[in-house]
Amino acid sequence: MAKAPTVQDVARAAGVSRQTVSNVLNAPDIVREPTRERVQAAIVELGYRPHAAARRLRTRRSSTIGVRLDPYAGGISGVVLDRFVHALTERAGDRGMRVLLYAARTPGEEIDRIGDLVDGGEIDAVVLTGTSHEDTRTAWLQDRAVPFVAFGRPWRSGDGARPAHAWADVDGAAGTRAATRHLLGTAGSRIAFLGWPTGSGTGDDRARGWLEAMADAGAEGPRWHTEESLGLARELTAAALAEDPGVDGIVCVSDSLAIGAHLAATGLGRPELPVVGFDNTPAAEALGLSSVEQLPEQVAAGVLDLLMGPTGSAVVHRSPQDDPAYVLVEPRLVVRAPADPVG
Amino acid sequence: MAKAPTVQDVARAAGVSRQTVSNVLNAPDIVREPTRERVQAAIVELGYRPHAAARRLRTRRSSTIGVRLDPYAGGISGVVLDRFVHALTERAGDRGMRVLLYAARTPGEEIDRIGDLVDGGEIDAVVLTGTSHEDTRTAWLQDRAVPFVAFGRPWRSGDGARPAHAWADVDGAAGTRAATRHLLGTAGSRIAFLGWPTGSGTGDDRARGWLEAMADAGAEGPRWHTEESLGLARELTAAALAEDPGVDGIVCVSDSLAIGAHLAATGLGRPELPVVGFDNTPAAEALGLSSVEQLPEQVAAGVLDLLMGPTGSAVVHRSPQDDPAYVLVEPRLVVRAPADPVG
DNA sequence: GAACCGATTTTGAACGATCAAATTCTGTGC
DNA sequence: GCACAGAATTTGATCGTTCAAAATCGGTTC
Repeated sequence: MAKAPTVQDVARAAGVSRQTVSNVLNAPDIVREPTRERVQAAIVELGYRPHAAARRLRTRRSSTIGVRLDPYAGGISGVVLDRFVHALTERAGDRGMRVLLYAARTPGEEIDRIGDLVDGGEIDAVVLTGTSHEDTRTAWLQDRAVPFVAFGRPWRSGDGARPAHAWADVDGAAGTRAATRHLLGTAGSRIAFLGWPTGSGTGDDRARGWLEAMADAGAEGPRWHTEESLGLARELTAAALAEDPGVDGIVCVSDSLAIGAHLAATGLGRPELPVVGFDNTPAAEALGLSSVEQLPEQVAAGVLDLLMGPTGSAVVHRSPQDDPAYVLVEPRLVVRAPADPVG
Repeated sequence: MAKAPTVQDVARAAGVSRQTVSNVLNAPDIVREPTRERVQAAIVELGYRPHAAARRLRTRRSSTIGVRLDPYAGGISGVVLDRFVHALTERAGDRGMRVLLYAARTPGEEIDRIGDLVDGGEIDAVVLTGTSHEDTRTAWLQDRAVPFVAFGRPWRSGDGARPAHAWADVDGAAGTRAATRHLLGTAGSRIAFLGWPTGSGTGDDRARGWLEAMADAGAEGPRWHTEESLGLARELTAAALAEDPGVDGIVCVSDSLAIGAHLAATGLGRPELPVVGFDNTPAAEALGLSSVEQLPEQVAAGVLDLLMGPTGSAVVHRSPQDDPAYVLVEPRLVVRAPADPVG
């Protein structure tokens, strides 16, 4: 296996200088047609590939984005994060960018990691996942002027001391609003909401969609809360439905809770009670439950636009006084008829 | 923000030469104690971080491993792959390695991607996921002498023309064997197996564990097959159980099928019929089903050992005539009692 | 005290690309 | 035919690190 060819080799083969080869690669429009063709032929013939490290060293750009792969769902469910990272990798590749993973157990550790990677010139930007109230990471990144975009809204307590940062997220309220309207139009007016305990940004956002749709329609329905647990959801729903049999449908904050609710309804002899979940997981599909599907692919596209501009091929530094840019993706309601009941 | 310090700056601050600083970083043992301390102090004081690109350029090593993140489960289920990639990132980091993602829709495209990354000096090695019969990727990697390890066995058709490659995998047969023995010991002797259609390496491997355990015990039980679908599993199991009510327990090739089987049994008024799944997904946990848990963290550790040796901090090139090294991780049976029935 | 050896440290060169500035073309106007 | 402007191309320097070889240091030996 011969040594890999360099710009110099290509230049020699094409009878031009190093820099012209470089220009053909990076600014083709300033090279005259015949020259460009000769160089391109030489590139193909020699099988030349630019050496990334040399380019990085000279340009001080790594064309790489860092992402932390969550070990456990931290606000963003496993499948959603998976699809997001995959889409991000794919679209980043189309724009000449790479995605580098890093691991961290705590926000502090994550900051250390990012510091290493940024100072070492390994990444140009970061995509944060699972943002929370008073996130220490965002402040640090802003102070260090590291370009970043968060997947998830800044659930800030409205102090406004810090300038907002760029983010992309799924419009949870729009999802539950659509789900609620669907049930109002097809099942009846008494639609319940089964959510997480208040306080989580994501959960409250989804609850809001139900609230608004109910208010718009002048309808009323009970609101139940429980932890993210199929078993708990089942017990809670069974009790609540027994007490309040007039419920015509249930909008749930997640598929797990929806499955719990569905099992409870089935157990009470009401397998046809419409239940809508959130995330459109394979389990919901298998049981024939309707669900709100997030579209992480679109979030990924939004993240890249925020990071690189609508068409750019390099990370853009945005100044703090820029408008807080964001992208809010509207999810899609997947309507299904429940499979034949168990009991 | 001042320019980042270089080895030169550190050298000046510590009153030594560039190379000595480099030695402190890469071969501390050849530097005299007092000198080393002085240099280390200067590193800390200046907040020096080596510039990765420069190092890569000089050493021709990127200390980076490429991994393709599957969009959909291709033989390896989503959660398992997730945990695997996460563990890989974490352990690679401990060894001074990074994990770079790449996207590809087809094996051919994947080969192109890997070619770009390897020739560009962006990655030193590749971890393949979802290997299949007659995998075109492995041959290409071997020809190009790109170090790689597969997560998943080479399900080769025994031609032996190609030297085997390194791989790490979960011992599916051991998992179903344990599950079968558990049911034989606690439920009865007529244990059924619910698997995928024969022909998939993974599925056949898991079936083998059941077969062997049954043969060892001199027991007999029916063997059913269906696609990976909860709904199909439920229908099939319902029909089969109605016809063959003597079944004492069911070992399943996946959690989805196990849940289908459990729902079928519950529907027939036998909610307590022991069913064991595979993958230990949250759904199985929620329903209180026993399941075989893969340990992708151990697979990740095995992959790194195969790639870098038991303690090394750089990728080791192995020659084709080396023994085909592999790591087979024994999964763990998680025993649960089913939650109270639905019907 | 000179010669010598191994351990430690320093110096010069190189990795392969792009930037910035200098140079050479090309075509136009008079 | 000559000066000139803009386009196209080339040249020299540089990014920050490590390799390879040369130089220096410290301690023994005779």
